[in-house]
Amino acid sequence: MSLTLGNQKSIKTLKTIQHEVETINRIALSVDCVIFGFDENKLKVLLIRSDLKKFQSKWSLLGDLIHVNEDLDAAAYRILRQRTGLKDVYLEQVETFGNINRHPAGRVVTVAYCSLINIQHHKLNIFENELHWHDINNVTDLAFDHQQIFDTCYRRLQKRIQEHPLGFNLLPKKFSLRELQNLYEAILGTKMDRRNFRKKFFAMDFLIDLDEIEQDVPHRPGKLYKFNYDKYEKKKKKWVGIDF
Amino acid sequence: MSLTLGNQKSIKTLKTIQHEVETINRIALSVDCVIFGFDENKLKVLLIRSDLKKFQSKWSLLGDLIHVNEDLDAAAYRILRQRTGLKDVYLEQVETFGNINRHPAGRVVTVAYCSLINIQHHKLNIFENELHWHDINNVTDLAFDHQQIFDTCYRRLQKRIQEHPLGFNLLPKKFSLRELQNLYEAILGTKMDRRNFRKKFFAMDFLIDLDEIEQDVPHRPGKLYKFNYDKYEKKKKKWVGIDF
DNA sequence: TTGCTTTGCGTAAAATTTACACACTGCTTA
DNA sequence: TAAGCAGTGTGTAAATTTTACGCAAAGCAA
Repeated sequence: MSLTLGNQKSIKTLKTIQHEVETINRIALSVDCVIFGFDENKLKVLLIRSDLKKFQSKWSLLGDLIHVNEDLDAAAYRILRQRTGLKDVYLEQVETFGNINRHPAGRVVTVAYCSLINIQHHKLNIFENELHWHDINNVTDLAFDHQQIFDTCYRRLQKRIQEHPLGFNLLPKKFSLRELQNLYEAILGTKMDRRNFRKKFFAMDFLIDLDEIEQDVPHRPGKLYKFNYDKYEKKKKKWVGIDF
Repeated sequence: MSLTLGNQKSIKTLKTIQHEVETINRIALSVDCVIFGFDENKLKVLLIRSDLKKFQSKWSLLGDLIHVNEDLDAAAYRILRQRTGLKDVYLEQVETFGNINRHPAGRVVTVAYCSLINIQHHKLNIFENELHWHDINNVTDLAFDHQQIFDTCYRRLQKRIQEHPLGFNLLPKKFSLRELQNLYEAILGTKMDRRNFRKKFFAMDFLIDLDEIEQDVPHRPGKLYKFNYDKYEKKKKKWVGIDF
């Protein structure tokens, strides 16, 4: 097998590339945010009613075009800020979707970002903006290819939350172990043994006992904890172990 | 905290979007491939001498601009084919890099893809194309932001190979357990116990004993195996387990 | 034939995960 | 005010998985 095929011609001068970059090969680029929240023991995702006639009755992710002179991550933060007013939140790039006909307005390649926010921190005027927190188990038939994007981000979240302390971004700063377990059960769609869950987290030793207890619960209140990010950063395990 | 900020104005009509897509917000998009190979018990990456004066003495990843009417994945396969002549190889999108000044020719956002190929399958005329297989531990100071892209892809490979049977793409179809272990040790940069490694893989039960033995080795030859992809697809585990 | 290297197959101890029990606290209400 | 209820807090024993090694046998080289 030979490598020469097509190789020489694919080496270009700076001038050629500049020409291509400036004229013929330009594509619109967007960011779409999958914004997860947690409320009433349910994992939610923030959707907006599509403003395009073609998808009139459908919900879609929050997105916008990237500006030409804007860093990719900066665009994601801008869009999240514009849509929710939030800064300083967890935001992570997930995947880029670039099928030719994915957008009715023409060729638009979109970079999906995933965000986890504490739903208590923004009781926002949802309805007048046609925004809605959807139960994760009830998200179907989104506009564009947003269903595929959402599914990808949700699977990624399920995976990442088991290996990294992302979940705490969805909880209040002070939380009970029960709330933490409800969060994991909601995201992973499973039930776990309460005693083993507790044992697991205590063994990791990243929870700080605040010596406070829950208020206004109709039963024995549980202790409140916060996550020790500093300790986590120092001690986090290096992943070694073959398993599939 | 309010959501109204900037929200209304960010809702656009199809016409507005079409205008933006067609004119003002267009950006050049490229694909860069991090092509891994395995040879002489070393993990290698395929690099090309940069053709741009600015990076004259530096090595860079293999990449090219995406065409306007070309699916993203299709572009990645095209570029891989143009550079190596290979089709039907493992290819996976890793991450998109979009800092404003990452490319000297102007604004170019690049989507990084990772490829694993069997280095035996293409003894290609490397030198005349200024291509070179670099030892993974000797990759520094690449052109553009390619060092960052490479590092990201390498870390991703290290993670993925532990959870999915990707490694077999780097080996011959028939391989010995020793070769398999050498591969894992090279990628993960660790030493493993030979007996436990063997036990681990036999327990997974995805290896097919070919009843053949190695040839031309200067010691007792080992048995040869191939990977049972069908069985893997049926039995692969669903990942549940909190650990960080 | 001997020595060398590497394969192939064990087993015992250590660590982790799983399954499950029971007392206690605080609220509710009869 | 006492009994019932719901959920918290703490174990412990069994099962499973991981780790750390030992040793015989195969094939090559001298």
